[in-house]
Amino acid sequence: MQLFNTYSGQLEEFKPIEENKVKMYVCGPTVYDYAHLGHARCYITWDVLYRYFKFRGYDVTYCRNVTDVDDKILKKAEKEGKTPQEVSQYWYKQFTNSMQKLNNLSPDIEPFATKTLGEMISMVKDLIDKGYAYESNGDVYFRVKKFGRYGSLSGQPIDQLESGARIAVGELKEDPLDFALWKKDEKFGYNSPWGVGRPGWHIECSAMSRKYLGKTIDIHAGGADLIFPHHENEIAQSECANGCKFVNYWLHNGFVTINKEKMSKSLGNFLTIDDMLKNYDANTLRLFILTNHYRMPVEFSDEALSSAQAGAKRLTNAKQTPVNENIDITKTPEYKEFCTAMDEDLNTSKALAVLFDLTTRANKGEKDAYTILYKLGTVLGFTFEKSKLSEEDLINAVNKVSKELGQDFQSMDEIIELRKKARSEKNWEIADKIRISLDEIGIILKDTPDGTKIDIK
RNA sequence: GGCGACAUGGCCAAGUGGUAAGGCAGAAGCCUGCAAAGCUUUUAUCCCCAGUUCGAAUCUGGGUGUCGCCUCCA
Repeated sequence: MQLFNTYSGQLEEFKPIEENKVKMYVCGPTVYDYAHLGHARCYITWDVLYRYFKFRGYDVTYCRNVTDVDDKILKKAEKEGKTPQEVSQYWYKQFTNSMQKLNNLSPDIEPFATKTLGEMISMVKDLIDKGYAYESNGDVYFRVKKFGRYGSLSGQPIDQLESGARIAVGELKEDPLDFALWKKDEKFGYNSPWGVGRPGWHIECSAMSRKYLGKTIDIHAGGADLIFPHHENEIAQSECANGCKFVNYWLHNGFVTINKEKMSKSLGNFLTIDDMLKNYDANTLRLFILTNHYRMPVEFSDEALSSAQAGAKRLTNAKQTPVNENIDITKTPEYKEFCTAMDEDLNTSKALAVLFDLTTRANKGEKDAYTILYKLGTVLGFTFEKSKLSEEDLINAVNKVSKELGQDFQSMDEIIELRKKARSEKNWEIADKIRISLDEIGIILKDTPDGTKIDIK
């Protein structure tokens, strides 16, 4: 399997540290606000990588942290008169909800920054002891210039970085490039050898990754905006503290753009996952995202989304037959084609072509096509379960038709029975009235050789 | 200023040297009482210029355009 390693800037053959085992860490969210489409893309991408590793028989440990101590959380807490814990817990719940709705698998480990403080403090202490960090009036900073490889992930020449770096008021750094490992914070802080304070963002991931996955891991992934400075700083901290390589493969996903601009909270041009899910289902969002290669930018537009919606419908409308568990799909040519695509740095676009081909063949009645489609589609996180009408919608629908036909129906079955009768009597007026009435509220009646089927728009 | 990415039909998108996957939309046909869904058929020479080559969307050089990172950000 080939993966594009940001560190080398090249495609590399993936070789796990331990045979058949993968340790992957994905930078998780800072929980203080709604997750948006950009987050959806990131976490869907790495969810697919996780699923694919499992599918190929790897023993994967997927760790995705939760940053629950951060400036923005504190600000929000102050503004709303809540404790930081209340804020982060609320938004963590929202985040988890969104992830579930997107059909993302839960990570194996989901550590909270505030529960890993001990590891962070000992790492910072270690860095001070080794001369890579220094305390300054209750803050602790990392000496960037002591780490010779600084800048090699982002490809930034260190002198260039220097010209752009600034010292904020109140910071007591030896060098403008130095970054904080620990910040004095007497209001919301925690006890430490340097007084009351809280950890810097970068050290959180270094500490959590080491605690839960070990000093050297296979994969560290996240959005491309984390390359600098976040991941650059993680490398500096971890490699200086641990004295060994931190990550073998650095993977980064591209952005979701809107009007050709990066979608982000700071620009305020974001669409939340929850809002998106009001208009489009999870399969649609996934198809929208997986049609593009994960490193390329994806431009949001309603046109693109409705195109994805139609495509997702085609997939899930495939003629379903009972999934045959006895089939060893690894022996099929589709499996090979699918894996060849996915092995090319997750060429999901190509992999999707395999799915669409299987869809056509399933519709033509080819035996086992649906079973293969179902299994490969699941690797990309698609769901094939038909969504059912809720009890409430059903009652509303029956009431609506009753009203419009001036007849008191007790159930949908009764309505369909009447329509069947009307059709057999060539009473097209009644038959069409029923269908149109239901169509108006998103319920579609399909007359198939096996009788009338109910579908949701 | 430094670093990096991208430019393929109406839209989205794969393709990294041998004559353009797939999805959406459109058109025609089949099926259907009419629909819906489905099936079949159908629409491109790849931003511009120059070069390398028997041969380039794919390699090289030069343009043009778009975007990202260099500050919190998935």
